[in-house]
Amino acid sequence: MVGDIGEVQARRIPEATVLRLPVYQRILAEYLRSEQTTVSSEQLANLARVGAAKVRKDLSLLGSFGTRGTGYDTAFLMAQIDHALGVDQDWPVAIVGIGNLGRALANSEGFSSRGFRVAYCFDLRGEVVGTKIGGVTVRHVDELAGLSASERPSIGVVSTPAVAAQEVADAFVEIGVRSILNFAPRVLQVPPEVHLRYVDLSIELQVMSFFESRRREAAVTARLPLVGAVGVSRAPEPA
Amino acid sequence: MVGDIGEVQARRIPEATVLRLPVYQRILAEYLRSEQTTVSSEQLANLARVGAAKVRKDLSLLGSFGTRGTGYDTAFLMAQIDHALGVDQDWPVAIVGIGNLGRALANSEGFSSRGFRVAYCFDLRGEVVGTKIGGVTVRHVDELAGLSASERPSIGVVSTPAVAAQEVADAFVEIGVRSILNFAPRVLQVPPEVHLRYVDLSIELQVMSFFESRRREAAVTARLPLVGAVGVSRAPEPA
DNA sequence: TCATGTGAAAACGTTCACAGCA
DNA sequence: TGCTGTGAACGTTTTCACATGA
Repeated sequence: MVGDIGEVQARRIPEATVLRLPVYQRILAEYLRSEQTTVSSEQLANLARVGAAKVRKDLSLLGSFGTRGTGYDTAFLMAQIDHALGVDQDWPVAIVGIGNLGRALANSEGFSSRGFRVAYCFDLRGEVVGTKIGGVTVRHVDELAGLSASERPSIGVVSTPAVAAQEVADAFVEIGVRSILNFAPRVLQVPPEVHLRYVDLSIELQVMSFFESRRREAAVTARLPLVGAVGVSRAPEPA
Repeated sequence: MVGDIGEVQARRIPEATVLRLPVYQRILAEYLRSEQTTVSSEQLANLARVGAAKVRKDLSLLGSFGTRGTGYDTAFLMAQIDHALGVDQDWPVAIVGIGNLGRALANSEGFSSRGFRVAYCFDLRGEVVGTKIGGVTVRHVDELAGLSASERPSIGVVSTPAVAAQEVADAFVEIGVRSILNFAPRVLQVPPEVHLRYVDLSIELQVMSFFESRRREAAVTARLPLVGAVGVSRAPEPA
């Protein structure tokens, strides 16, 4: 009954799934490169480090693209995910802050492959403004505020030092950018309708740290019973 | 029958909470800088863009550190979160791949502030090996495999081009690193006990893209009833 | 009085187990 | 036969609402 034609599916995709889709995408790209035309939920699951059922649930939310007994068509599935993510549309990106990080981002393979386009690069240092980076000329950051609605980038990337980040975010908001990716280690204040994501080493390291120390503790408590001292009687963790 | 005798803490911290803690941490740092000694769950909630109840739940999992009617002591709460995350321990980090990205990571403010330490930098290009970066001399990547157990970094960072990423991950695993942060746009295969996180622009942009296109669709469907005809009739965007 | 801390309820996401189909 | 697609069970996370205590 779902099976209508032009009708758009409109099944709601949970955020948790959205966060996994790019990973599947990347795996599919790998399979495509090795000319494997078909892929199973279990293969995807192994590489994505999740359960096979989860993969099937995720993909079934986009539609029924698999073939029972066979798996999914690699290229077709990729196209479907691209579509679900909206990656088949044009998303001009502006990068503010062309230091090491900004340069890495602008040259990144994240752009070359898909529908993303480095539309603008901004900085404020005289020795950087005017230089070219991957075909785009770096402009002075003051010009950001002068962009008209038709020139407005869809996504704004902040890769400045922390002290400048809020100012840049304000400028993005001012010209109507509603998706901001912040690589600077600073909390930003933007209106509620603006989509904001933090990406940085400091956050990631802290998360890693938590799991590492949990592991340390586990190792300690798992060792205790072997000692036979004070108390406890914990079964040895079965690897 | 988890029984438990162990006494102290042992309240389980859900992963969802762990992912938010570094954000609270960052907000607290900001308040500390402005010498605000006390902070409420609502203040934290506003800046972290989550509900106040969620903040209180999260923090109450670490213990009862607040003062009713007043809020939390900024510095004390920071210390508690640091402890819960394990950030008050020593976590030597190795960075492999000293291009623009690696350089940005090594110099990043993520290290300066907390217990993380750039213990090693590796690359394979002659013009990079031997140079110093933030006090650490870049070594040839071949030396990575020669690190002894006592020299082993806790966290391995992969910031090479995609083609080299798997090889580097293998080397990390080989010497016993069990937490890998991958900034290269490539899916890595590592044993299940290794903690692996992907951080990269390509993934983030795809996620952003999804939310932007969802917004586009919402805008269209929300406008349709108002339009009543084929054409448009766009309300002036209220800045 | 004001903001925390927390049970209990609701929402959400994951896993299971198997029916359905190539 | 083999693998997808999916209801139903389960587990986790969020939200609510208010008792608690400074």
